[in-house]
Amino acid sequence: MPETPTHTEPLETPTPRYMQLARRVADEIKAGKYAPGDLLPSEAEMSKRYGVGKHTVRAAIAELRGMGLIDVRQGKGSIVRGEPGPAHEINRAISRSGKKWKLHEGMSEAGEPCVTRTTFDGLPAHLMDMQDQDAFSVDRQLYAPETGARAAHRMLIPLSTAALAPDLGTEPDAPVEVIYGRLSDAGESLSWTDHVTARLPYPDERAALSLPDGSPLMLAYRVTHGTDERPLLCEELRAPAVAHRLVFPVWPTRASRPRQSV
Amino acid sequence: MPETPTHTEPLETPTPRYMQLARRVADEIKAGKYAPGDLLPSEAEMSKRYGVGKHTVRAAIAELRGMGLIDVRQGKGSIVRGEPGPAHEINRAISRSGKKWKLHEGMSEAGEPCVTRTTFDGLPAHLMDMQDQDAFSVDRQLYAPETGARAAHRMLIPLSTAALAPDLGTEPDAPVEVIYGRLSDAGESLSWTDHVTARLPYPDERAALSLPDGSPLMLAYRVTHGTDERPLLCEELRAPAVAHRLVFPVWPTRASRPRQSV
DNA sequence: TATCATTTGTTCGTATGTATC
DNA sequence: CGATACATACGAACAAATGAT
Repeated sequence: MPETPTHTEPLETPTPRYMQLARRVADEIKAGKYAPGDLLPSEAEMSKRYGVGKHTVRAAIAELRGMGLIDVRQGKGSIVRGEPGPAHEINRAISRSGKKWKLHEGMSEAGEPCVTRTTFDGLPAHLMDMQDQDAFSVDRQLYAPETGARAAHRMLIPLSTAALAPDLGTEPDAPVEVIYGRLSDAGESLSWTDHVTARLPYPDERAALSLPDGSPLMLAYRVTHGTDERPLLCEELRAPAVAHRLVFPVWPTRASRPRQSV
Repeated sequence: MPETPTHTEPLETPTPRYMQLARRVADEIKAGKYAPGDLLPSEAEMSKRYGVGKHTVRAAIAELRGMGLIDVRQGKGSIVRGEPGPAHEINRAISRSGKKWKLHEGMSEAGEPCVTRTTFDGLPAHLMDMQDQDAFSVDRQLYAPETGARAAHRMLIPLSTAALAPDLGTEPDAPVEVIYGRLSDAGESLSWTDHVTARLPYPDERAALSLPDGSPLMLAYRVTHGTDERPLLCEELRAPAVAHRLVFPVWPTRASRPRQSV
């Protein structure tokens, strides 16, 4: 960048103070100055100690919270998180024994599945190339008993897929493994593709999944393909990102088989 | 704007105004009130229109940015994002043809790999059970030509693995496919497991990957297993979450084979 | 090239509400 | 109940980026 200014040194826009403070405290946490479970100094204390305003301290704290380094609770303080190790795993593997499919998510259902009718929209519509087509939507609330974490699962069954097996339309809220089984019984040779992204939650998602604010949400879209790679189903999993990991076994494909970009 | 009633609101803390505003604008965007590429009303305009302070408007805008609905640029305004469809795909598949391995990331290397010596730490150490063991670290900068997005790739080669094949230690910065090839040539039967999580970036990551702030970062840790499921390598991929997706082909395993929880 | 209005980014101050202990 | 700490909200000022004049 051949900028040649007069006499000052504007090469770098100065790092904001809240960012400097966030980096400093982040380094201290990673260096072990605070043990997991410890409380950081209060906002007022930091404001006084570093000579910055309360607002600046809050901006820095918000950064640390998003990085997953601390967990902030009103009336108590900022609690330093433990190692990223013991986090909860959400296993995305699929296995079959004989004619039965099996999942390994490691989460339980909370309450009854809720079946509604919708039309394809957004990313699922794009992945399946089914814009505005009709579908059953089966919504489930999941939770992890060990951590108390919640997640949301939605299965979208296009009406064209429901027509492949009589039970699909009459019992769309059957367990996911059963849905897979009915499709393979109908002669479909199944394969799957997962698409993973992340974003901050919408307000209703934050409430439904009781997410601490500032923490991202992981979204996994699983497309079930049948014979000829025809898309049959789309599942959507929304899970908290902080202290959680999605786990995928990756098997090499024999032939060079570039999954086409949509 | 439906003002929250004050006479009776039992057991519920009232929704903050910035949240109400964020939800409202988010609904308007999703309902199509603003076309992709349009600018939202300015902060001052919103502040006047909805009768809230500028700070409240900014908090709402920050929410929308994290949701991936808008892209905010200083001096210009808040630009409504397009559909989540044409986002960039990062394909995590591995394929083999004969004795050669192949990846499908769809990103190019920017500059030379940087080789350093480190010790295992954090999540990689936990996944491989190699706390404090020595390793080569090979760092690469990746970029996607179409979108200009950047990502970071790091391969950790434990010294114990480097000892398995003479070339590994002398040429740790060989392409990833070549590393795989040398391990399988050494008699290892390879398999992989990916662990995906997300968080907000650290300040240095934000600078290195030129991330718009408030947008999360996806982290994918790929562990290469050899014969007897012994961990051999750990790769770490850091990629922006907004407008990007990690894509995994999921193949059913024949035997019920629950990847053990660590 | 330089200036200017607009718009967002950062930082301060102050006040009040609410959760925790 | 009170003290402490975080959450929300208002106002004000200046800095920095953008786009047009």
